[in-house]
Amino acid sequence: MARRTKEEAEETRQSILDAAERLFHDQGVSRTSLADIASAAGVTRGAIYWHFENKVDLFQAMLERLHLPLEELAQASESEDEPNPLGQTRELLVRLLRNVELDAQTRRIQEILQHKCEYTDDLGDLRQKMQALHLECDERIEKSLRNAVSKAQLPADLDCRRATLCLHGYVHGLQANWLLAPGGDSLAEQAEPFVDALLDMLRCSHALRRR
Amino acid sequence: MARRTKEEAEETRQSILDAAERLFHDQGVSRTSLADIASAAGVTRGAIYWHFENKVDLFQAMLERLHLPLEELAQASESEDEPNPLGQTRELLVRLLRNVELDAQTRRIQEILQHKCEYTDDLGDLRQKMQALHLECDERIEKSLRNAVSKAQLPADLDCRRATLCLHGYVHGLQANWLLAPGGDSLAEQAEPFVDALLDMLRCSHALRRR
DNA sequence: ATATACTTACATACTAGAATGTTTGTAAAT
DNA sequence: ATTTACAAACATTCTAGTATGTAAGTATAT
Repeated sequence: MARRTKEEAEETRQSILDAAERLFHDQGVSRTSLADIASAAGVTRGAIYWHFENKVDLFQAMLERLHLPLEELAQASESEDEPNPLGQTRELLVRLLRNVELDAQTRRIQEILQHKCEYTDDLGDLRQKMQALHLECDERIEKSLRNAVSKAQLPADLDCRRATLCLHGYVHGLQANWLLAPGGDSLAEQAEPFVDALLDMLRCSHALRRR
Repeated sequence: MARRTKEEAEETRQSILDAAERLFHDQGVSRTSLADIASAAGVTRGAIYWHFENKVDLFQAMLERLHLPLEELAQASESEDEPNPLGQTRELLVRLLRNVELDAQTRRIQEILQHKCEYTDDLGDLRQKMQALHLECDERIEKSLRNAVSKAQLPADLDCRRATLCLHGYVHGLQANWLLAPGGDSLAEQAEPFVDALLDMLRCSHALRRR
């Protein structure tokens, strides 16, 4: 085939990533061959090997398209200058819950990460990356909570570490459970009460206080 | 090789399942071949094909070895004759959290289910089974909560459906997060305060009340 | 402006390995 | 004698990776 312009090449690359995302979602990563992806993207495997080193590289490139537009909110809740950190946290969590259901790409990629791939060495350092992301997430939550405590929005004797694990587990679990059965109760519609219930827990439960 | 007695054959079957469980855990399901399993079990593929139809059948048989010894507790919390259903629920949840960390087989199989297999058609009806289990779990939780409400252990105007989703998500999320990074904070040690915080939420949060 | 040289963006063809499923063989238990 | 519980050998299908081909884009010199 004839050579394409740079823009056309970028379109090809994106269509490969689109096809990979769809097929990984539908068939699972390990069962999807590069030939499948090429075929679905309307190219040959040659095109894939031009744009990507191999399947792992393609997989990682696909994941990197998942941008986190919620970074501002997260930063706000951690910032000491923010007068209402807990409010920012609340807003962030609500959007996180809604996003999984409402944003198609977030939904597809989360579905792939949770049910359509294996966290083994043959997917590169995926496991380590996910763990690192998880730990980083923990740290940011804890920082936000400490910030809220210092602003007297949460009890002074809150066990922030324990509360962090609760919050993280709660949100992740709600997302994961919804992803397993997306046809069930809407997560997006109840996002606010779900988050408010959690914040009530942080404010009220003595099981999350020190001593 | 010579024919074995029935007991020896059963031992062979179990050693195949043991090897499968270990290899699935270590390498992931799709990357583990029947030859790998046979080799690790000290037999040939012939033995596997004698005891199991194929890889899917073997996988399902492996899963079925995960017995739930917590059934009594679950039933107690649902029983109208039980004077303290919420206490039973509390005990059940605490043990569920502890089990993931402390029971080696539970841990291995949960790890396989969460990070080492793909929920696609090539693993049979795994996805449907997991969904069915999930829905059944929801129903039992809701039944237990309604039971606790009727015994005045929880507020009369608790939105039991919403509370069910919270409880289920919370527990699942704590398990899932710990499984992703088993080296982190112990789940078993904090199981009680984790559960107590949840129950406080059910008792106190107005975001879980109707209207 | 155009000819030339080089690079890009793929397609095609080939190779080798791995995994599955099946068939056949076999020695001992029943 | 027959069935059982495997082992061993075979056939087939996928799949990744690589090597090579090629037409068109692009830069450069003239």
